[in-house]
Amino acid sequence: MNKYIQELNESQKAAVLHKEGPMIIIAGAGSGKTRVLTYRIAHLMNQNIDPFNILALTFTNKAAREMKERIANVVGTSEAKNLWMGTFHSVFARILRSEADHIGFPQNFTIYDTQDAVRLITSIIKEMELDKEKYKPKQILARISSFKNSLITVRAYFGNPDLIEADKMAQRPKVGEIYHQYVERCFRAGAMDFDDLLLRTNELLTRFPAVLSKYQQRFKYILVDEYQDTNHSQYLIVKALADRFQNICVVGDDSQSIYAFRGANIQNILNFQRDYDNVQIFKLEQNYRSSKNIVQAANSVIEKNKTKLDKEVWTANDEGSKVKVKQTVNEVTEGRFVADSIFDHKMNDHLKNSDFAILYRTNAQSRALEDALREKDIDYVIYGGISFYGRKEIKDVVAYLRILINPNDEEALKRIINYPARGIGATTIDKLAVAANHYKKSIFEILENLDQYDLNFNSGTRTKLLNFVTMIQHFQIEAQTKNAFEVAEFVIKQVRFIKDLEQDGTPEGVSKVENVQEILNKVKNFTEEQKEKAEDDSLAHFLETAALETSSDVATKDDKPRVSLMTIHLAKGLEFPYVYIVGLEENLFPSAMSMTTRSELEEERRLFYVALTRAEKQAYLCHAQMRYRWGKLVDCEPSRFLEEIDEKYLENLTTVNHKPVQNKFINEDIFGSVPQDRIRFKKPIQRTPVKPTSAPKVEFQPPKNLKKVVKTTNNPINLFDANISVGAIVSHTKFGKGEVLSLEGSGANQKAEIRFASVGVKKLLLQFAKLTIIS
DNA sequence: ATCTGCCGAGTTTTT
DNA sequence: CTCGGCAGAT
Repeated sequence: MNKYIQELNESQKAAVLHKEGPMIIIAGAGSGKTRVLTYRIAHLMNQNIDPFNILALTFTNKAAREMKERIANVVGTSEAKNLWMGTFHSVFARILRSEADHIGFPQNFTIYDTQDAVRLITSIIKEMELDKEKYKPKQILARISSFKNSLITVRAYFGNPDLIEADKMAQRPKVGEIYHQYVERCFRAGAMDFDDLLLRTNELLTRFPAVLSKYQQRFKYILVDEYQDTNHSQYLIVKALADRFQNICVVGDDSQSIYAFRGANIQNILNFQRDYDNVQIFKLEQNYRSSKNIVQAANSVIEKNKTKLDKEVWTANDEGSKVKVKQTVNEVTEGRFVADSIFDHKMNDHLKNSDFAILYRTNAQSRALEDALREKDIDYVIYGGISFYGRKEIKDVVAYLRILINPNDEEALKRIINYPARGIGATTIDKLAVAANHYKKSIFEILENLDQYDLNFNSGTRTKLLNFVTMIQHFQIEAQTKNAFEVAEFVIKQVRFIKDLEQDGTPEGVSKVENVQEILNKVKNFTEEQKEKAEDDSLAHFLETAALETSSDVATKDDKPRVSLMTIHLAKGLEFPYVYIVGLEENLFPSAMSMTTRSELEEERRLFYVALTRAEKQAYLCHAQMRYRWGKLVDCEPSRFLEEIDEKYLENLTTVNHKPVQNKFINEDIFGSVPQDRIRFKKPIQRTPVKPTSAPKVEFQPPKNLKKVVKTTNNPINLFDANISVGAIVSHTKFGKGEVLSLEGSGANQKAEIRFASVGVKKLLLQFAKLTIIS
């Protein structure tokens, strides 16, 4: 028996050793799923199965890389090299490249990111002269995306009266037409969006039996990680490929399905046993990651979900300390609490920054945390958020590179045809776009043969356009002899990107220059690494990698240990000794957008479960009494998830009864001094009481009189919850002076009836009204 | 054609 | 608060 097998428990071992046929591994959080997957692959290879015949689909590129490394440790680097491992999107993008001609795409097709897709939809809506209030590009794209993920093609859409009817009812009868246009335009541009990578793969495998057969033959063993987060399109691809040999191994945890919003179908994992014959089921239920308190606290929450598979996660680990709950006044104090707590743990327990993670529901929450960490000089790294490739200056550089590879790429062309400014304005571009549509060509094709079309350009415009084309063609010729890095460098120099940015001299300009230099570095590193590995180092491949880079893939420049900040979605699959989950408030987590249906709420609950189970030793759950959202101060109620945790696993750090704050993290830092700004909390400013209404019954009820202590800003005055009383004279930014006639409601719902001299009596929600008190 | 500045709108999560 | 869109001036 091989050595690595001995490291496994009985159920893990069974899952690793099982050889042929369909199998599902239900892997509870922290149950050694990755270990099983890597050892299973290594074991297959030790059984003389050619790595060339193994396909492993992971959720992130990072997961793929790490797993590959671990496998290489067992079987050797050269052996592991032939394994095909990656995300659905990157694996099938590569397959599509080599098979592109079957479905009429150029080999160097572009991958449109979400921004490109939205822009394209926007122009289509404009061209069709539709009301963009009714047809919101983002929503339309979301709808198209859901069609694609369910394999509803344009033709299928028009053959389905229910869908057409639904869009009519939603006052959007033209959705089908937009969809049609969108697909057309992508096709003409030689571009695929993220969903196309899966949809077109399905097309390829369905329409071309020989191709299907080729890949079935090749991928004799297929493994799919995070199966609970696959969508219908992915499901069908897997099913098609596995059909021949039925050696399909899926791994997942229904309790951690958190991507329904992008089409993930939890039914895929729930129904796996029905989809394949003679399915072997393996359950990994022992958690090796977390303390008893954490595991049981998490279990007590997830129990509230109705839709789930039968499994019982347990651990033999120590009891550990209880999950700590902390209430703070606002997001600033929340950040400070976290930073102070991390600081203390580091000092007392000799820990590194990398032992800590801060998890939140939305990216926007990171700012307050960053500020607090910086104040304490704690190094951190943010995952996700606005990605490097999402920045304007980077998109501009990349657009030039994209055009070289695929000149039909319309979105890239539109970005750069007049950047830097070369006198080609909106009217000119519109004319070109209209002509392109009319002749069913790409804009670049029109430009290349400008003389053949009668477009009424004056000679100045014509010259500018011809110069542009010549420039691009010149770049293309250079690209034939230069490697990716040299091309990028050449283009940036020619276009005088950096000079342009340097001229503006602002700090933003400086950072943009740095970013442009950074993209050059990236191309350089890519070229060198690929060359080392004797793999594809073309510019086209670089662009593909860039387009499919996941937000969790970002690497930091140095190897300083850093506190990790990320959304919970990105934290899936990761683990940290100390985890802070912040913003546990109603309408934030669970999100206000996901509280209408039971299934949405269950997904939020799974998300919370994921968050909690990231922690090994200690979890902190933080919530604030109020925070700025949309630039406005709003009252926050503690999240229902806090109440759902069985109390016996919790310790409340929040001081009640108005006693001075006792928690050591709050009250004293290690130097024994109490920062000034925190002393203020002990002397809350009294405010005239608003007419009490029945407060909702909540555990962790905040001590109300702490409110309104911290003024984070003094510009827009929101009177909500402030000193307003009947009879007061106020001034409104729009309506002018008025008198308060009556008040009703409280908190976020407090309304005032005000008589204005200009417009008469109005009822205003104080939360939003821009009022100042005059007397 | 381009630049500036204002207004208004919208912010969940991501390949 | 932060983008994006648009109107108006140059």
